[in-house]
Amino acid sequence: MDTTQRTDRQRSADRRRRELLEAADRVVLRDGPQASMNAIAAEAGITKPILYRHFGDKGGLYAALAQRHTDALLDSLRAALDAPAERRERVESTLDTYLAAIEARPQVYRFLMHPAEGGQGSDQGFDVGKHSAPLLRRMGEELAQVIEERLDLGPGSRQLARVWGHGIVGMMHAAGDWWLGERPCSRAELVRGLADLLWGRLAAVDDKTDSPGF
Amino acid sequence: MDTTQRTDRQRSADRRRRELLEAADRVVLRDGPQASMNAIAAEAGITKPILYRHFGDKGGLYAALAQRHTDALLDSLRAALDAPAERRERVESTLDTYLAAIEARPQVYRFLMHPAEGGQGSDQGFDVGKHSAPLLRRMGEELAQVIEERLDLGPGSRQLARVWGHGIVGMMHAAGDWWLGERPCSRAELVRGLADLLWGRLAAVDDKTDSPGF
DNA sequence: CACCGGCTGTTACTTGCGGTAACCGTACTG
DNA sequence: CAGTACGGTTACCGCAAGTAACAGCCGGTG
Repeated sequence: MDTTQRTDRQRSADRRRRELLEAADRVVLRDGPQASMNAIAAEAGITKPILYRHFGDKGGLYAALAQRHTDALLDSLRAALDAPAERRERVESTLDTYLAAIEARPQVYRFLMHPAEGGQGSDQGFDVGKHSAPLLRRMGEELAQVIEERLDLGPGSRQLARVWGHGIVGMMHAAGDWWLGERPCSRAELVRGLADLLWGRLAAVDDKTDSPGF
Repeated sequence: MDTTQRTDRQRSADRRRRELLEAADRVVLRDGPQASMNAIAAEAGITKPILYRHFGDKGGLYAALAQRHTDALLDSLRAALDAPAERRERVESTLDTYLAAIEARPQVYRFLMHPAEGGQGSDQGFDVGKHSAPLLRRMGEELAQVIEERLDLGPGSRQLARVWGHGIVGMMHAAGDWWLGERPCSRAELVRGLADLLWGRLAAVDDKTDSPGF
C-alpha cells in the first residue's frame, strides 16, 4: 500500500503549505496586496515554481491566504453575534469586533477587500456582479443566516434576511473603511452611530427647518 | 500675444482629450477594467505615448474616466434626493436610481468600484484606509451633507451625518452588488427591504422562538 | 527663401511581473 | 548498482506599463 507513503507526503506537503502561507502572510503584511510572487518566494527561502506547484497561480495563493484570515475573523464575529445579551448589545459588540479587527491589522484588511488582481493571465473573464471581496459575501451570508434563524420576519423571510445581511455588512464595511482612513471619531462613537442608524433613528428624527414629515 | 494661440491649442487639446476618453470608455465597456493601454490607444486610432502625454499614467486616465461617470451618477442621485416628496419616498427613489444605474451598465459599475489597479509602477505607497472606490467616498460625503442639512441630529450632528452617509451608501453598494450577482429578487423588492431596514424594522421585529427582548 | 522652436505623432526600447519548461541532485527501492 | 520519483533550480516566454528618441508639420523671423 502506498497509503502510509501518501499520508507522509501529504503531511509534509501540508506543513510546507502552511510555511509558505505564513511567509506570504508576512510579505503581504509588509508590501500590501501587490506583493510579487518573487518576493513571497524569496521570503519563504525558495523560488517561484514551488509556489506555483502548491497553489496553482497567484489567485490560488491569495484565495488560500484570504481564507485563513476570513475564517478567523468570521469566528470572532460569530462569537460576538452569539453572545447571550440583548439584541442591541450584540449588534454593537459585533460592529466593534469587526472594527477592532480592521483597526488592528489594516494591511490584512486591505488585502482581504481585494479581489481585483485582474491579471491578463487566463481567468480574466469573471462575470460582473459578484465583484466584491469574498469576505464581504461570506459575512453577508453568515449574517443573513443568523437573522433568519433568530428573527420573525414573516413571509419572504429568507430573502429579506439576505438583503439585510448584505446591507448591514456593507454598511459596516463602508463606514469602517471611511473611518479607518480619516479617523474622525473614536471607535465607540462610530459603533454608536451605526447602531442608532440600524435602530431607526433615521426615520424617527425631525426635519430641521421645514415642516416635519414633508 | 500667445494668449489666443494657447487658447486654440487648449481647445483642440480638450477636444482630443474628450475623444480619447470616449474611446477609452468604449474599450473599458467592452473589455472590463483590465483593458490595456495599447487596446485603448488602438481604439482611439493612435498610439500609447499620446495617451501618456494626456493623462500621465494609467491611473490618470482611469481617474478622468471615473470622474465622468461618477459625476453623471451623482447628478441623478442628487435629483432623486432633492425631489419634493416625503422622506421615505425620497430614500426609496434614491436607492432605486442607484440600483437602476448599476443594473443598466454593470461594466461601468464594475469599473468604478475598482481602485485596485495596484501596479508596481510608482504610486504604490498610498495609505491604508481610503482603499475604497472614489465613487463610494463621494457618494458618502454627498449623502452626509444632505443629511446634515436637512435633519436635526442634535449635538455632534456633523459627525453623525457622515457616519450615516457612508454607512447608508455602503449598505446600498453591498446589497446592490450582491443583488446584481445573484438576482434573487426584483429591484423593487430590494428597495423595499433596504428601506425597511433603514426604517428601523430590525429593532422593531420580534425574536422567533426565544423570549422577546432577550 | 532658409531656418528654427514647438507641437503631434511614431517606432522601438526597458523593466518587471505572472507563469512555465526543462534541467539537476538526492534519497529511497528493487 | 540502476532506476525513478520528488524537491528544487535556472532560464525562459508573453505581456503590459511606461519612456526615450526620432520624424513630419506649421507659424514666426533673419
